[in-house]
Amino acid sequence: MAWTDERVETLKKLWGDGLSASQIAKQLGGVTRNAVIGKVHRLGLSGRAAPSRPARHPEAKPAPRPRAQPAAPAKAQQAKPATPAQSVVRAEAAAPVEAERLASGEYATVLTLKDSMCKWPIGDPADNTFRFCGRKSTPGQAYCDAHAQMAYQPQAKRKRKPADDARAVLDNLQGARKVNF
DNA sequence: CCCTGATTCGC
DNA sequence: GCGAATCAGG
Repeated sequence: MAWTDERVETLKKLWGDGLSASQIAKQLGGVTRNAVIGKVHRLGLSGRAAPSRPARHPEAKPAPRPRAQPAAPAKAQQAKPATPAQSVVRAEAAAPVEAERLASGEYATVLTLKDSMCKWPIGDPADNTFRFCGRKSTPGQAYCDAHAQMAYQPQAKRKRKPADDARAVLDNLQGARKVNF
C-alpha cells in the first residue's frame, strides 16, 4: 500500500485529531503503526495536540475507593443460587448480562476489541451504539465463559412446544446475523 | 501484558 | 521514501 495524497491527508487529519499511530494504522488499513509513525516523522509532524492517550490504558486510575467497609462479617446471604441453565435462560430473556465496560470506561468496539476479548455482539450492527461484550476471553476463544455457554448451548433438552421450537430457531438466526456482521 | 511514540538502518 | 525491528516508557 502506497502513501497516496489521499492517505497522507487522512493521516495528517487523524494524527492532528490526536489518534494514536496504531489507531490510524487500523483505520487506513494496509499499514502498521510503525509505518504510520515513520511517515509522521518524515512529514515532520511529530508533536501534536493530544499528549498521547487514545484510550485510557496507560495509567491505572487512583481508584476512588471509599474503602471504609469492615469487610462484611455477615453470613454469606448472597444471591439466589439458581442453576447454570436457569441463569443462561434468564440472561437470554432479560439480557442484563450483556454490556460490559472496559477498564477505560468505554465499550469494546471494532477498533478496541482485542484478541483476548469476548466478541459477543451487542446491539444493532448498523447502529453506532453497536459494541462487543469485551469481557476477557481466553485467546483463541471467541467468547467469554458466559457467552460461550449461550453460543454453544444446543438448547435441546427440555420438551418444548412447537412455538418454543420456532422461537429458538428464530433466536439462533438472529444471533448468526449479528455474528456475521 | 496491554499500549504509546522514537529511532535506527537495510531495503 | 519506506517500514520492521528495536528501544524506552506508561
